[in-house]
Amino acid sequence: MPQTTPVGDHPAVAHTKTARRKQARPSELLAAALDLFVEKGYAATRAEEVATRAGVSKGTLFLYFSSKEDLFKAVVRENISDLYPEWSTELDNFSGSTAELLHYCMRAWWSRFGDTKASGISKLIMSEARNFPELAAFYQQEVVEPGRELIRRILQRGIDRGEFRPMNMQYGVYVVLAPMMFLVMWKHSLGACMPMQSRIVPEDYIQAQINTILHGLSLPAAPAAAQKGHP
Amino acid sequence: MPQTTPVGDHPAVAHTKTARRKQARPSELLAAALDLFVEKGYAATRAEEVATRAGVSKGTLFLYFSSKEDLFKAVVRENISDLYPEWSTELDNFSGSTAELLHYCMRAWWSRFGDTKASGISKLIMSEARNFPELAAFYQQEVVEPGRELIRRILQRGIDRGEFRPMNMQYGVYVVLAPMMFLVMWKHSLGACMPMQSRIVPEDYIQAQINTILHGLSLPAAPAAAQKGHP
Amino acid sequence: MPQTTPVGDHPAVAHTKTARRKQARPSELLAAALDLFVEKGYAATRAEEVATRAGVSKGTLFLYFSSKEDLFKAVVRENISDLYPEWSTELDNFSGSTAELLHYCMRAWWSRFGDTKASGISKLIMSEARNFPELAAFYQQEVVEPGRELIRRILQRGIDRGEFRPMNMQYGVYVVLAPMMFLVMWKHSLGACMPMQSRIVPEDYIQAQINTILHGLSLPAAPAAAQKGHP
Amino acid sequence: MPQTTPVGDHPAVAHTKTARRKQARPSELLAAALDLFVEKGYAATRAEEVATRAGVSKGTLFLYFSSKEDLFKAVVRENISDLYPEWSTELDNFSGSTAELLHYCMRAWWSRFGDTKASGISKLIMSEARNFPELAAFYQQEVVEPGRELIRRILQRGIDRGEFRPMNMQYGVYVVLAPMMFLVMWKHSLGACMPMQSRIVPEDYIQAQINTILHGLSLPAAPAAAQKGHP
DNA sequence: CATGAATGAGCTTTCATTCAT
DNA sequence: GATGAATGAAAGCTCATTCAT
Repeated sequence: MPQTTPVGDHPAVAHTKTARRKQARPSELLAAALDLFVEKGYAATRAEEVATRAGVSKGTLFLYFSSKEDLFKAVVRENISDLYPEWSTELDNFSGSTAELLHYCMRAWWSRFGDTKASGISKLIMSEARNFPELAAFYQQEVVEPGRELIRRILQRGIDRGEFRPMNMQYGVYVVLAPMMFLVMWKHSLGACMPMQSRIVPEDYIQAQINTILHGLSLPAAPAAAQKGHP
Repeated sequence: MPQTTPVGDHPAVAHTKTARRKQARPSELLAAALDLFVEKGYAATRAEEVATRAGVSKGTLFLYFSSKEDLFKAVVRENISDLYPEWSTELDNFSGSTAELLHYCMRAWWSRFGDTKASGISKLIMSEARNFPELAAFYQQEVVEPGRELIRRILQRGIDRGEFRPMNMQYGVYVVLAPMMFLVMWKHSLGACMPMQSRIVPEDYIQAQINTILHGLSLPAAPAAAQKGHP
Repeated sequence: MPQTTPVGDHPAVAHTKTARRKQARPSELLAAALDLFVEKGYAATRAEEVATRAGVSKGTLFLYFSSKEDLFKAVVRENISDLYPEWSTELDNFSGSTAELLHYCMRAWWSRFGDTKASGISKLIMSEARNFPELAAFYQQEVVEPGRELIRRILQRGIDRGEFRPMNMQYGVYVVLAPMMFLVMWKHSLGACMPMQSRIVPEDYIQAQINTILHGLSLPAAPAAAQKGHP
Repeated sequence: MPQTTPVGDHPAVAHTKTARRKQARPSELLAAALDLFVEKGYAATRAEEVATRAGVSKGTLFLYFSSKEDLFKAVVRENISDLYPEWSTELDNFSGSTAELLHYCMRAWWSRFGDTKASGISKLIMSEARNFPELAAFYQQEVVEPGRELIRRILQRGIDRGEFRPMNMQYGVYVVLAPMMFLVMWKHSLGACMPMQSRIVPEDYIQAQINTILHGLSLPAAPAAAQKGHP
């Protein structure tokens, strides 16, 4: 391959104005849709408003997404599902203790997802799952199951390495999942209504949760004295 | 205990059947609305269905509540019952270990609240907080804050009695609160859409959470091994 | 029953203005719908226009008919299906020859149906059956089958009384049906485009058809001479 | 027979492939449009589907036809082929009885026209006549009138040869025309929606019609019995 | 007070048509 | 010429809200 072809940041770089616009459309629409879905919920978001915010007409939206549901699914894939491969790789490559891994993951999860508009989608699903069972099923399959699988792998790693006690995985997963999901729900609902001074600082919240998840709240029982005697 | 109760706990007692019905109307409407809002959410609940379920006509609903929004607010306000005095007394009188107290409270909370229509209100508020910030603030003040105070008392009891390690109370509270709220949210959203066999069994979920909250997931560190008779 | 109750032309005469309107609505809507369906076809008739022509708003139409399809079915029932019981009775009570009966029926069919706006519905169905299979099935069941049954009864009467030759009923029915349906189709399509002098005069058309149906176009063959030698 | 044909039967012959394609475009479009209009009717045919089936883009369609209506008219005009000269010759050369001629013509008409895509055009025109009166008039003049003339000639032949009884020609023609047109309409509408077992078998249908057209449904009157050897 | 008939703005989706490239 | 991205007017249907009775 002589004369190195210039590196296009997209396959087949768009040369004309319309072509460039055409390439940009889907992500412009997805961005607008994410904003509005998070802001107003699924049912209350009007297709036309998404289009308008993306700077196109109502009809154009349906040129790229065959229905509102399809648009929503694309938003989920773009903003959530796509994060999983990276997580999976990191899990495989992590070399520290599982306690460290868990800590790392929870903080990374917050910065890459929870602290992001994307987390509004999770809140949306929890809010509207009942009314849109198809969306719920899709989310369950596309997001929840893979997410639980990742957590399961972390816990299994801990058990396999003799770091964690054996446990019922089904519920062990929720020990990690529940506090994280609560944080997201809280942020997108009541969290916004709390007086400033009592707001949750996510990093501190996560720290507290992980401490507990690892060691519990209890003080070591009687034999703890033995520990104190060690160097 | 006859006669002791004052003739009417409401001003203007209802003497005739029709008069009593008139008085009952709003609460019949509120009851129907509660059911439907919890079942379908705010947007998906139709005014006419509320009226029908309450046994009145659509027009009558708007005689008592000026709008759907007004009805919703009334439902929420009406149903944020004050369970706290009872909890508070029980806390004071409990004589077992704090671990036992915590366990007891979490299971009681589930049976008295989580497993009840009332938990639907919490889900509703989390879902609609963005659209009804005053309601969220109201709920925050009337329910969340007192609830956090109760948990704080439990934790403090544990610390004071040397059962729990010292901790930052602000976040310690969420260690207990988050898993419980997650359970409620899950039950009213994705949980309702999952295949039966993968559903959460609340009792098992709570058991797993409390185990972790008390002891963490980690195995006792190296010296602990010594306790078990190792060299 | 003393004091004869005045004979209301509707059950439960409407006393108030709104009640009277409410009673009239369905038939006003059906009349408007019949007009428009016949004039423009099924697909091209807009629900709102039906409502407007009936003097109500779009929403009101859907108060009485749950969908456009439902409206159409009601139009069919009101204008076509409802005619069958009368036909059936007349068939049973007719006392003349079957040739006379057939003649009578064809002319009556024209005056009661073919010459009426209702016949436009038959044309509509033939035009749009392909695109609305549900409507086609409904019409087939509600109109075509009962209609074929009536014709079958006439022909069977003729055979049973020794007036008609035995025949394959399945196709015998079309001998009567086809010319009548053609007349209706023609009237609602090309018939309107013919120069005046060559327009079909339905009565003459029917006369010619019935002559043929009864006796054919052929002159009696050779033995006809025998006939000529009678009286 | 090389060279004999003039170099091009169209002005401006297409010499290159692209030029030839350009010339072919309109007819490719017309062919695709014919298929779709026949299959789905005017309203239900989408411009884009026509273009796609013709292998061009939506925009190109509108380059050749200024509107869907324009396209429709072109399709109809293009496909009203003139089969009459052939029929006319056959009529002149037929040597059998007129009953045989009629039978032959009806069956030939079915195989050459009714059973062909061309009959879809007739159905289309009957269906859309109201919306396109000029087309209807055009069809009336180009197809219907000549067709009626042919039938008239057959009937007249029968009368002239003493085979058919004298009749009013104007309506006699419809005796032949109506059943055939009905068959075509039926095939393209309700016939397509019926369960297989109750479908019309065209050959049987035609047989039954011709029997009736020639001899009627009635049994020969009383004297006819004498012929059969009865007392 | 209570009713329920009536309204009409609003929603998602379709598709003939235009026009910059 | 040819393309296909973009448009926007409809269409069927819903439902909170009004108001004459």
